[in-house]
Amino acid sequence: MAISFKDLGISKELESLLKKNGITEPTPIQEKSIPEILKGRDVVAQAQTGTGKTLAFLLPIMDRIDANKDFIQGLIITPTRELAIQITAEAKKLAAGKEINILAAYGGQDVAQQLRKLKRGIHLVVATPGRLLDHMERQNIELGRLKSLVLDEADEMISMGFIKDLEAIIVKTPKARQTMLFSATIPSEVRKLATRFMRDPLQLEIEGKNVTLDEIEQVVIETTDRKKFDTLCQMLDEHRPYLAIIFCRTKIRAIKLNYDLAVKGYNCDELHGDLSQSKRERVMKSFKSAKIQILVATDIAARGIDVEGVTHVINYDVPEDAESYIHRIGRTGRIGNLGTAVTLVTPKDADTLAVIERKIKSDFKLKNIPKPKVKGENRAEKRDGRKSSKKAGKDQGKRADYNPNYRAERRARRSGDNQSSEAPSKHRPRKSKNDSPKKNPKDYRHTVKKR
DNA sequence: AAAAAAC
Repeated sequence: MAISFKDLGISKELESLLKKNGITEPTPIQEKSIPEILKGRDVVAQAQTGTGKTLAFLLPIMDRIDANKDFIQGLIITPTRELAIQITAEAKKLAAGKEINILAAYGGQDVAQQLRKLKRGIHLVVATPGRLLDHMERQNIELGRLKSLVLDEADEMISMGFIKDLEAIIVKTPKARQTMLFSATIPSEVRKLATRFMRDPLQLEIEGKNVTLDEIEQVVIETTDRKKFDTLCQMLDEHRPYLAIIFCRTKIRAIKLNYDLAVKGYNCDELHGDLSQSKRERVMKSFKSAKIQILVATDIAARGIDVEGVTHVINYDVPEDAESYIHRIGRTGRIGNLGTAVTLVTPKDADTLAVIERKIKSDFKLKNIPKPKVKGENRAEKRDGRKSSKKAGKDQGKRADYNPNYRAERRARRSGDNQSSEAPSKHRPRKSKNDSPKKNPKDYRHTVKKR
C-alpha cells in the first residue's frame, strides 16, 4: 500500500486539493522531507530536477500557516522573477478556500500594487532578493515573526551574487525560525556554508550517483561555429519538438538566434533579463500555453521553470559548468515524463563538455550530424502545410546516419520504461491531464508562423 | 566572463 500525503501529516483538505490536480502519491523527496518539515526541523534537501521539491516545502508551509494571525509566517526566496511567479501560482492553488494571503514581491513590477496587497495582511511572501530588501528598507515588510524560510535553488542563492542580500534579509528574521534549502545541485562547500544559517539540519542527498534523470535522453551533436545555426535547424526539423527551450550563453546571442529562427519561420520567442517585465511575463505565458513552441533563453530559464510539454532542451551554447547543465536539461523529463536534451558542441567546447561529463558521470550519446542539407528544402515543404508520410520517409533516408529511427527508439524507450520490472521508474507519470486542454502531445510538429 | 537581482 502506497504512502499517502495524509500519512506524511498533510491535512485532508490539502490532500483532496492535490487529488483534484491529479497528484495522489508523494515523490521520494516529499516522503522524506515533509514529516520533518512539519515538525519544524531545518532541512537541506537535494533531489533531482522535476521530482517535486516545490510541493515538498509548499505543502507543510501552507498547513503550518495560521490564517488567523496577521503577520508574515512564511518566506520563499528565489533567484529569478519567473520562478517567484511560478511558485506564487502554485501556492495560490493550495490556498484555495482558505484565508491565506500570498504576496509575490519581485522587481520590475509596480511597487504601489504590491504595497496595496501588503496592507491586507500577508501570510506568505514569495520574493526575489532585491525587491524584498527594498520593501524591508521601506519598512513595508516585517519579518520579525517569520516561522519558515525557504531558499529555493539554494546553491544559486548562496552564490557570490546573492549571498550579501541574503544575509541582510536573514538578520531581520527570528533566530528561532525554520530554515530550508532546496536544489538539485548542492556542492559540498555550499552545503557547509549554508549550515551557518541553520540548526542541526536534516541533510537529504541524492541516492546513488545519478544527478540527472534517466528519463532525459542526453545527446551531443558535433558542429562548428559556422555550421551551428544550420545544424540547429536541421535538428529541429528532425526532432520536431512540441515545446523546446534553447539556451544561449549571452543575452545578445539569444536575441540574435531568436531573430534568425523567426526569419526562417520557426514559432519562437526570446527570454532574458534585458526584456521589460511585462514582455517577460507575456513570453512565459505564451510558452506555457504552447502559443510559441520554441523559447530562446539565457540561463534565466535554467532553474526551476516547470512548463508541461517541454520535450526538448537544446544547449545551443555549451553551459558554463555542470550545475548549469544539470538545471538546463532538467526543464524537460519532469514528473516521470520523457525528454531529450541536445548539446551542440564545437571543437573549442570539447574541454568544457568533458569536464561537465565527468562531473555528472553520465554517458552522452554522441551522434554526428551530416552536412546540412540544401537550405530551405525542408522548411519549404512545411510551409506547404503538407505532411505526406512518403516525403517524410524520403527525408529520413537522406539523413540515414543521423538517427533516422528517432521516433521508433523513443516509442521503444517509453514502453520499455513502463514495462520494465527490473527497475521501475520512481517517478509516476501524471494521470490524465484533463485540466490542461491546451495541447495535444501527439502533435510534435512545429507550427510555422504565417508571414 | 556571463547570467540573475532594486529604484
